[in-house]
Amino acid sequence: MNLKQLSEYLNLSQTTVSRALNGYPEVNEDTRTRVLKAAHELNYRPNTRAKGLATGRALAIGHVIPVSNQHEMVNPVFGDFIAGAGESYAKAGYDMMLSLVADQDEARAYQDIRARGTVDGIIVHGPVINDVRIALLSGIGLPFVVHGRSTDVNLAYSWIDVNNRGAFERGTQFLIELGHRRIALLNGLEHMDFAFRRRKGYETALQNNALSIDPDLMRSEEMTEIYGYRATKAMLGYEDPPTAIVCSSIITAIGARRAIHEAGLTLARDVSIITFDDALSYLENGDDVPIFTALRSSVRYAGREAAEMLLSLISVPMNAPKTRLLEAELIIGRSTGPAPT
Amino acid sequence: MNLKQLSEYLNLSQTTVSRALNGYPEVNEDTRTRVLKAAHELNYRPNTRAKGLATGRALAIGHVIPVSNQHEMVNPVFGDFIAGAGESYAKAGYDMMLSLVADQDEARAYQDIRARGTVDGIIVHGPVINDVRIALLSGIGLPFVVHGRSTDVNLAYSWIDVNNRGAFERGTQFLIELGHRRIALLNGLEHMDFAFRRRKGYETALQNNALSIDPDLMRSEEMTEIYGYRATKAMLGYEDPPTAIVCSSIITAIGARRAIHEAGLTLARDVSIITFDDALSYLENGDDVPIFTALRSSVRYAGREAAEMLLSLISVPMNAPKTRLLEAELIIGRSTGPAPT
DNA sequence: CACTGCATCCAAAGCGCTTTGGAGTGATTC
DNA sequence: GAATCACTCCAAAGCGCTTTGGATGCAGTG
Repeated sequence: MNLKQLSEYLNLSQTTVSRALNGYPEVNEDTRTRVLKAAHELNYRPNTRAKGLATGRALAIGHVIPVSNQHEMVNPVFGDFIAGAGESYAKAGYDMMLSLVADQDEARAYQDIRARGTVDGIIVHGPVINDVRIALLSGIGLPFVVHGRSTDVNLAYSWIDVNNRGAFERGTQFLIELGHRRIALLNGLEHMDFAFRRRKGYETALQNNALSIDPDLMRSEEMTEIYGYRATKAMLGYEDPPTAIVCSSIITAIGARRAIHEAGLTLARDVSIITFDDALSYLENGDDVPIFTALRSSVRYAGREAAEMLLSLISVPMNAPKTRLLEAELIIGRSTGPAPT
Repeated sequence: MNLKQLSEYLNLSQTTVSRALNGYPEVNEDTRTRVLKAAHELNYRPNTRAKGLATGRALAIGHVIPVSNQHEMVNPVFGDFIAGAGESYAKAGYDMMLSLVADQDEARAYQDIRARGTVDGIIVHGPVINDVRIALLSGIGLPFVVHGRSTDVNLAYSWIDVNNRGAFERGTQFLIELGHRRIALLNGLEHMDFAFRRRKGYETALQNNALSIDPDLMRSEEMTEIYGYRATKAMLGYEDPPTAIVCSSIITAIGARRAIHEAGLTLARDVSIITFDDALSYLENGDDVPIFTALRSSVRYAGREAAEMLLSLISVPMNAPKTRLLEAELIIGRSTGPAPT
């Protein structure tokens, strides 16, 4: 069932049927209802490709996920972010397109996306420090919103981010106020912008309290469980081990907890953990009393907002870049306690 | 840069340029190389929508993720599955399209997808017992591959699945051979086909060994960490608590482990855990020695295979349905030991 | 009554590509 | 020397939609 068939069935021109369906004024209300009724009954759906060709709009948003060769893993927060974004797209009638792009040929990939015209805009995932994609996309002229920011990029661009620096400063400060002096940081990969900012926040808190920054207490890796376990195990073996750990991911925190248990130590009493918590749906941080004291910010919410930001950017093309900084809340759970004496 | 401009630049017809680019024989090799060179230099990419309109193929695959209202969470294995599928698509030049579909209006959603013509085929996620989508899609005539199977559906359809029943029978048998008699099952939601099969496998092993099936030892919920924790905590409070637990997800197993620790018990010595392990990239089950004894099958691999299955189904339309049953391997880790006496 | 203006409708062009049905050329065959 | 053939190339139609630029009919106006 296509437009032509539908219009023949209705004894109307394609023009009129098209206008009736798309809500244009130059069509009699009676005919419009007649058209809508027939379209519904005959289960007519306009062909997306044809519509896109004619209008120049794709009614789709692209999500580009960089996949590096060394660590080709999909970030665990990705699923929740997508779920959030998907809600917004569904409401607006947009499709969601995923591309996994090897990070060595990103430039080509974005050119491709643009030239092939499959999407009206894209969400940029996993920005790194001084991310070249931002200049690239600005040049290409394809609307985009970055999930996160990119330090050292001086262009104006749209982004939605969590206040990573503020959150980690606050979390570290919280531990310091509990009397901790040896505080470790299990960070994500620090060429990633979010991780870089988190370290800055951590360092700021230490400096504000005249505590020294010890490179032996700082790790930076892909945020897996096993990483949390290994790093914690190693550090607990130090002569002067940390009494508290700041984690960049709840998964890493789980690994850290495992190492603490295995060492025969007790969480909160012997070693405290504070972690960033993306509020992943399948890794809920406890219920009434959180398992981990955490800096929480829902990545699903961020996805929803990012999508809406992009859609509004697309609908009003010459709009100035939009930005949005989300604050993470500090929630007290059962993984922190005063420093052991 | 479109075909017309490119052909004018080359002083050739669009026909010839198109043929040169698409590898048709009726074009001189010299002109072909000339065309390819120019296309490369001028960064020409055919417009996907136009190409799709002309060929009737979308060069895209749809992934439909059911989102129920009660538990609107994205399955954590989804990210890895997608990553695997994405690899196959990228190689074949296909795009990947995601749709989140509320499960009450699935029928419409699939009709929509078909009529709008945005994809050439779809991957069906999260099949339930007697899943109506299979009949629906067969009727619609859109190629599809199911990730999993659907018990009670008598149509022939393409699927890729893990031998869930066999895996859980084997895992349970393994525990029985270690001397365990009180074995709990922390399953996923049992209207989901995979969970239903897993329970069957678990029950079969018990029956084969003349052990009774105790409903108090069987739980069925969304496979979160907190679920594993709560269920385990509750069961450890029984007069006759389980000495071993079979988990449907490593995340749930982590929750179970937390409850075991909290009860002052030791994993493997006091309580054993065996879990299904989808080999998620960010939840690696240890390294040389796995944390959990597990039934392992890479969901990422499944994604890659599912995608290839679908692509071959599309390229040879009248192909008979393909099926593929993956076996999970039993890997021995540090979470199981002989039953305490 | 001729004219204007509004409300409805339509034919046809165009979006960027593929593909059908030739057309032109030179070489080969008898 | 005419006929045949393989090799290259092209013009134009068509995919299913939107949108421009009218055409038509009818009420209102002076």
